[in-house]
Amino acid sequence: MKRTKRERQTALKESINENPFVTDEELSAEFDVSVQTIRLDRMELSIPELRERIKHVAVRTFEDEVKSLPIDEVIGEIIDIELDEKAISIFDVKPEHVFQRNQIARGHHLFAQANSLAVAIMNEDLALTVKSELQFLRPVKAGQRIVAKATVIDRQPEKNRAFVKVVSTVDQVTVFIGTFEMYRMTEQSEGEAG
Amino acid sequence: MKRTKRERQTALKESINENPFVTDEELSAEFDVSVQTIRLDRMELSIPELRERIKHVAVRTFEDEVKSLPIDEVIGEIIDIELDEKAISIFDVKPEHVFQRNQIARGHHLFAQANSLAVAIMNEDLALTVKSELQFLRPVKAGQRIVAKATVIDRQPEKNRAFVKVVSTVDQVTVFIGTFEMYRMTEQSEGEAG
DNA sequence: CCCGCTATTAGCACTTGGTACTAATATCAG
DNA sequence: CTGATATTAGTACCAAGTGCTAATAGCGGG
Repeated sequence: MKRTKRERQTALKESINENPFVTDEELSAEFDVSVQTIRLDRMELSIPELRERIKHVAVRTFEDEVKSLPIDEVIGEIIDIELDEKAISIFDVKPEHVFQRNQIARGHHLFAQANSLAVAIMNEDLALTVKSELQFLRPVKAGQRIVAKATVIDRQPEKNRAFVKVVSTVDQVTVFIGTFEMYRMTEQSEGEAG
Repeated sequence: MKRTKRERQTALKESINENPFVTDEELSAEFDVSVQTIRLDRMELSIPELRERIKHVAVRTFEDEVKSLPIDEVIGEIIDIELDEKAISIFDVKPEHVFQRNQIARGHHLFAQANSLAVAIMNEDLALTVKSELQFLRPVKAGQRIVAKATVIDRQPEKNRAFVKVVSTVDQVTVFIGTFEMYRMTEQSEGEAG
């Protein structure tokens, strides 16, 4: 026997959250109350009906699928670029980018933003990373916005190489520094993997 | 006027595939036939009804989400691990991991595999990357399997530091080498971001 | 021109998982 | 005991179907 209405509604919310595919009837059995009570509860909590819940999940997926491909091409959003000179991108850290335990952004996302900016700054169709040195200076948490600034610091055209330095900040505080040795592909595919 | 039944059914299949959220009524308008005809078509093509279609999309997401969290937690699949000593993971490069133009894997995926392996090898709940040096030696293409081997090469317990070297190979050929300076978090959250 | 065949359309009963609403009953507090 | 709140019951109705039967349309052959 569940006690109060409040308790039941809290549990109900959780239960539906955990499994949006549950019907009112199943819930009524779970909480040992009538279907009508479940419905009243859902109304008070403004939880939509089963089919609407499923639809929302489905729509979300569907949109995610459509969106995720282009987003993957450049990690973060480039807001300014001067080819072969400098470039800036921003990246908003969301819950899916952090470790569950401590909410700290996983390193590869910082790297990904910096590396794709380094690729983008190269005034060439195909640029690959050859070497890289990274410093993770401060943890970044979900909700923060990372601003990455890339600068070409050296050019070696005869060797098809360029050196790019990327400094990432959150609220003007430097959180990451990376240097990238980039290779300009001409017609071959030798050199590296990134 | 659409011509044959065959043509209509082909178009129908495509239309539903593109937008699973369409009702029979909307389809009947689109193809200028009766709702019943649409239903007969769906039966012949064994296309389930709207609500079932939506459910499938939703279930897929849901399962993906449940799966993707652990998957995201470690990039690649760990196949062997001796904490504080060495670890091995594999990562299958899929089309979504490569540049469209040249099919070469983007650097941050190689980094992500190596970095998460370095995090995993640390015999501690919370480990963060402080510094890193990377060499991308050869391009990796879609369809290839990257085997990453991580080894702890130095320990500095007094400074909460450990140094991990990761060598990634494809068919026994080294494609990537990375060294990671790792920080063991005790109770603070200072140090870095990955 | 009618026969046979497929394709299409129509109509009805029924299903799920609800909403919206009304009304009765239970429970508990003052 | 009275009132307020909570719960249950019951009805009509809806969307988007399934399942089934039956009527009709169109066309090709003989």
